[in-house]
Amino acid sequence: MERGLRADAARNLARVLDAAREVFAERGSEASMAEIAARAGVGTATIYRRFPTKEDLLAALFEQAVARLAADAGQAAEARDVGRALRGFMQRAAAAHLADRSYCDCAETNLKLRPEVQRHFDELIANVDRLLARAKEAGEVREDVNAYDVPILLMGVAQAGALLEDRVPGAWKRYLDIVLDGLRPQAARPLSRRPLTARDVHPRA
Amino acid sequence: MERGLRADAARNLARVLDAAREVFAERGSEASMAEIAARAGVGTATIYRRFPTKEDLLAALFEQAVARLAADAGQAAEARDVGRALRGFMQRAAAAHLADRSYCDCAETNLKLRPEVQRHFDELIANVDRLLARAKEAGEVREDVNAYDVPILLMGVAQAGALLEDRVPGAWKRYLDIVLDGLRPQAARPLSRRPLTARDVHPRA
DNA sequence: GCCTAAGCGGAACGACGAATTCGGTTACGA
DNA sequence: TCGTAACCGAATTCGTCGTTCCGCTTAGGC
Repeated sequence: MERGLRADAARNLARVLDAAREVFAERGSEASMAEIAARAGVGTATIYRRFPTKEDLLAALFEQAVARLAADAGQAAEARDVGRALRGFMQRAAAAHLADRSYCDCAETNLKLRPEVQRHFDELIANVDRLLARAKEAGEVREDVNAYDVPILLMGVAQAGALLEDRVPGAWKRYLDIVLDGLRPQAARPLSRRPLTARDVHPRA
Repeated sequence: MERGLRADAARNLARVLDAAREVFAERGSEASMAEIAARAGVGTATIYRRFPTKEDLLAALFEQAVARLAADAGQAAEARDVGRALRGFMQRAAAAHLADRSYCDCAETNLKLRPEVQRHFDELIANVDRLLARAKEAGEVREDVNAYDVPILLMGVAQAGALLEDRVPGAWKRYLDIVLDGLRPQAARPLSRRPLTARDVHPRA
């Protein structure tokens, strides 16, 4: 895990991270530190030794999640069939958002201000940008959307799907399909707002 | 307001409802009863005299919000230009969701189980159904979506837009445009999940 | 105008969760 | 093997929030 950590400390750190990932995924970011500690089989102070606040723990897991997305987008950008790759990426991403209730919670907070999170987010945007560029070339995606739109749309699909997930599991796929059709050029009408830029997304305060 | 209420009590009830609407809209359903009482200029116990729990107060306001949506959908269903009416309805609805942070909070809870809320929700669905039927006839909307999809899509757009609202006000319109294009027949691919039915939406527990 | 009961408000209660502290314990280096 | 420093978990502190209690106020019928 980390250099210079005593053997038992490293083991406990791994347990805490695993437990936190599970508990936050199930209960959202409001889950209590006590529940995480119980699931990890440690005391609460053990968590606070590695993560000064609950927010730091959330940030560590959120960073991992964004990094996974970025890596997946990187793979998709290289795939042969770019249309299929885009759909596949968005399906996996939406499914990941739904499987982790804390993801959307974190995206709403200013955890995204943290440099380590921003770094992975920029990587995600860069990879999605390559993916979209190829998809536009192939005539699969309208010209007036850009990479910044994709994470927003994914969050929307995930949050809409979450409303139904307990009663109609997988209903989110229906709504992702509608959004994907909205991204195709065939039905495109001019969008009423200008595209987002890095300045809009990178919070300067 | 209500029969048999003393004049001052009726006045306070109105103040409480107004204050609660404002505070919940600004702060979400997590806002404290104390803040609502302060804004209304009453004591906390005054709220509890009319609404036994915070949930009851939220339910009363949520019911009003759903009723407003239903009425607006009813108007839209009668309009001449049905495509324009559909877009207008969804724009107003999304804007309303964004202006009231507690709306999405409530939609995620089982407040929708309450009969008075369900009644207005059913009315909303019926009106949207009429609106969609006419829009399909006019070739403005694909055949494989139904009225149950609309509130879900609106929630998704609102929640996606909320992520940006402070930095890029109105960004949600861009995402609603994409969703509206996805609802048009020109780019439609077969949806991967069956349409929702009343059984899916009406929670039986 | 008076009487009475409904209405009022603020203080108090209990539960809960984040964060901190402390005394006992355990792993590593010499 | 032993000393020490790092580590652990339970108990505690502190603040917040929903809800209730109780003594005071006041509206409104007679």
